[in-house]
Amino acid sequence: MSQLKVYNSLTRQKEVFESLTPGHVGMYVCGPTVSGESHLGHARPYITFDVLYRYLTHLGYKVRYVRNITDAGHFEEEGREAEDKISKKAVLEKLEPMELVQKYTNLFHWAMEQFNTIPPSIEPTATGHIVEQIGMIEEIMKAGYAYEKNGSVYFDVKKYAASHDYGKLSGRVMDDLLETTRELEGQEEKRDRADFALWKNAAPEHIMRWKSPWGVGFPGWHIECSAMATKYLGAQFDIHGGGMDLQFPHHESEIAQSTICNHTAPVRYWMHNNMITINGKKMGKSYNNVIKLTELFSGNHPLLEKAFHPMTIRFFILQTQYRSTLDFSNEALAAAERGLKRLWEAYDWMMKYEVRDTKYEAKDAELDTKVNGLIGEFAEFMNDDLNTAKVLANMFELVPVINGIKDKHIAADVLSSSTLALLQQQLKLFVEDIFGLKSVSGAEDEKMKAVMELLIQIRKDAKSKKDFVTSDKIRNELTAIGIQLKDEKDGGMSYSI
RNA sequence: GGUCCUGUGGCCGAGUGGCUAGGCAGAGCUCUGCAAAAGCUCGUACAGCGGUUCGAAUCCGCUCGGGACCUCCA
Repeated sequence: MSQLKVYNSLTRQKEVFESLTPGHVGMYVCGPTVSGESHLGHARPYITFDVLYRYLTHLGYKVRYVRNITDAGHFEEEGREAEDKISKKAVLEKLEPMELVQKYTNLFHWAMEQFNTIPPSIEPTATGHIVEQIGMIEEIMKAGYAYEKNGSVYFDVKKYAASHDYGKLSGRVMDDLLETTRELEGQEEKRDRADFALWKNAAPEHIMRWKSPWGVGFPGWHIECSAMATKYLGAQFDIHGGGMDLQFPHHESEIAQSTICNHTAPVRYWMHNNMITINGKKMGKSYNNVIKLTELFSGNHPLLEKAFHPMTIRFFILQTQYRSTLDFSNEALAAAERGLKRLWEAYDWMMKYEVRDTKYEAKDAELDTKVNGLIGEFAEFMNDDLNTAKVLANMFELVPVINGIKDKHIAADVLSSSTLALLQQQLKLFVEDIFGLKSVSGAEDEKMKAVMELLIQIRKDAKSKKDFVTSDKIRNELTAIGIQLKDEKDGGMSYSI
């Protein structure tokens, strides 16, 4: 059995994963800013790290998974009037800031549930940890790496860089940073252009504001993650995840803050998922090309030809290794939808299949070996930096075998009883427990099932009497409703909704 | 401008220098009252040019194209 290897952004290579505390893993993932609705791009990290969370759990680790909710706004746009994102929108929508926060937090949780992601162990909010953030800033000031100016506090990047490698994570060179940082207004308070805010003085129009040793204000963008990660995972923890676009400056700054405050590098393995693109361009507010999750699920968006089920999205995301960009298109999603359907139907049938009690050997040793090999590679591929795409490819190679048994192209005993049992057990493990896939057709109730059975019975009767008018009518009408009826090889009928 | 990533068949996407990725779409066949589904078979793709090598999609160089970050951002 191979060991789990993950790509560490810090070292730019795959490394064997070893947890700091045997048997335990501390994992922090940057959560959503709840000043608006989540879009397709946001789905990727939460699904990616959900799979990692599930996989680590499967490997036997007790994982503490912390994912924050950013509910204290930051700057709408630096350079303009420093304005709190949430308070600005709140005025527009005539809502209390916390009402807005609650609304979008609820919506986020709903979407995550649709995706069948497991809720994190702790989901701390920024507003609930102002005290910790202020405490951390005080520590940094005490250490001499931050300075106060007009009620705001800035991190002294130049000083930090003199003894630490600022830019290590994002591959940036300090001199370049000093030269290439954009010329922005309202920066004159900073000693240096590369410095970033730990605490910002609040203008009178700010609704969200807290008292601090430096006056009334609000925390800087990067400090919340450092403070909350430290509180719940310790000065040093195993995994920090997030989108690639957060690498700089967010994560780089997190490292700097935490290192000064806690006297140790905070994170052992930095993991970054790549972007979802649309027509080759990153999906993002600034590009005006976002498809919100609610729009995706309802199909209500000019770019969408139809609605897509959350499981289709989940599957779509898993079909690509998380460090590659993933390009959105209707065609690609439709392909994912059909692929998932085929996989799921074979999977579903396999789960219901009853392996004979008596043990027997494989009639076709070659196929038996092949199947065992494909199953064995599930873990191999996952251990290779979560290559879910390759795991799925193997599953698809198993589909014809399963369907062959189902349709009796292949005799069931070509595979040994132990292989069949392993197939069931490992498919269950990877498809449901680790990949978190579930049935697309919602839970059908008993009454519906009974009605379908009745229709199937009537159709069978009609068919046996060669009354094809009736049998076709039943099938066609059901098709029109959206229920697909299929005649099986064994004379039975199945349906999918 | 700086730093970095990337370019695979109609579309999406794996690919550790030599062995069929896989999915979707398409074609043919089998099964079938018909249909759908399913099974079998098929396309021989790696931006271009040059180099290294017995051998390159995979390494190196150049050219062209796309993208990310440097500013809020998953």
